[in-house]
Amino acid sequence: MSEPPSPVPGFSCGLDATLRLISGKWKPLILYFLLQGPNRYGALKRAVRGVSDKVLIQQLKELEADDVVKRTDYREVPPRVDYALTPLGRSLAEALVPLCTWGSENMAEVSRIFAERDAWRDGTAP
Amino acid sequence: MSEPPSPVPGFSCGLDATLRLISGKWKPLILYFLLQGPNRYGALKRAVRGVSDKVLIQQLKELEADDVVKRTDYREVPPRVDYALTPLGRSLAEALVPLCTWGSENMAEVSRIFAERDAWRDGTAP
DNA sequence: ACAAGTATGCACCTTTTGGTAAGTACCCAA
DNA sequence: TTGGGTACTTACCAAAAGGTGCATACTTGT
Repeated sequence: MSEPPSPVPGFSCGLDATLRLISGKWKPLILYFLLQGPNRYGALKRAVRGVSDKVLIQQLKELEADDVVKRTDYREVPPRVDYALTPLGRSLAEALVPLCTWGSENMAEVSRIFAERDAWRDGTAP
Repeated sequence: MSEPPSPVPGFSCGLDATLRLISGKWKPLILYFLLQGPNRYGALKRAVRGVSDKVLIQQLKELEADDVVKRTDYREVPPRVDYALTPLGRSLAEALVPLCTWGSENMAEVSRIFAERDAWRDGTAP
């Protein structure tokens, strides 16, 4: 017996539950961006620098399936679609704000950390 | 010209910076757990259910290299080591609290979402 | 006529990530 | 002596995640 790995196939804690919803390289960024308003596909793509179409669409679909974002297709002739947060999504995105704030406040420190990481990689790397 | 993909090779925003530090399947959980105190390796391993030794150690090393956690090796005869948050780590972990709270508050909703996901997979899956 | 922009789909491939299983060095208890 | 606990390490592998490039269908600008 000892320790049943997970008695209920649920979450080990609230954080665990949240993480499963936002796991995906760009999801937190997408949510955070949607919080400030604009929402057309093209706008998102330009905002979240570095995503490929495939992945952006894919993550949007997952967020939509998870009831976090709402997709609206205006069925117009040059395609027009927009994405907005659902109420659930909005509250989730709001919970993300402190992380963003933290990042901004500690940007210098974090930059330093990454600079060291990279310096180390350039020197010791295979 | 048009759009320089990233003028400075830094972060697109605070959130972006934060995410790079906590990306890793178990890192947020580790930080959150360390916030409540105890910290021996074995304790961490038991707290973060499901991690393998390899990955736990690996993520702890990264967190240590990133100046987020502090490792203390007591150099005793049955090995004794513990992990604690640095001041930077503590502030980061605190920024994680709202996510945990959100998860707890919306646990029911999130469970439902995952139940649907799984139901769909069982029906439509390959 | 042709390029570009709109929002996606799809096939294919590489990278990243994480997991498993085994081993190390040492001690204590049965 | 065998077994268990401590804190790791290493080699090998499978799966997931993400990226690239091409295609669609229609319009507007040059």
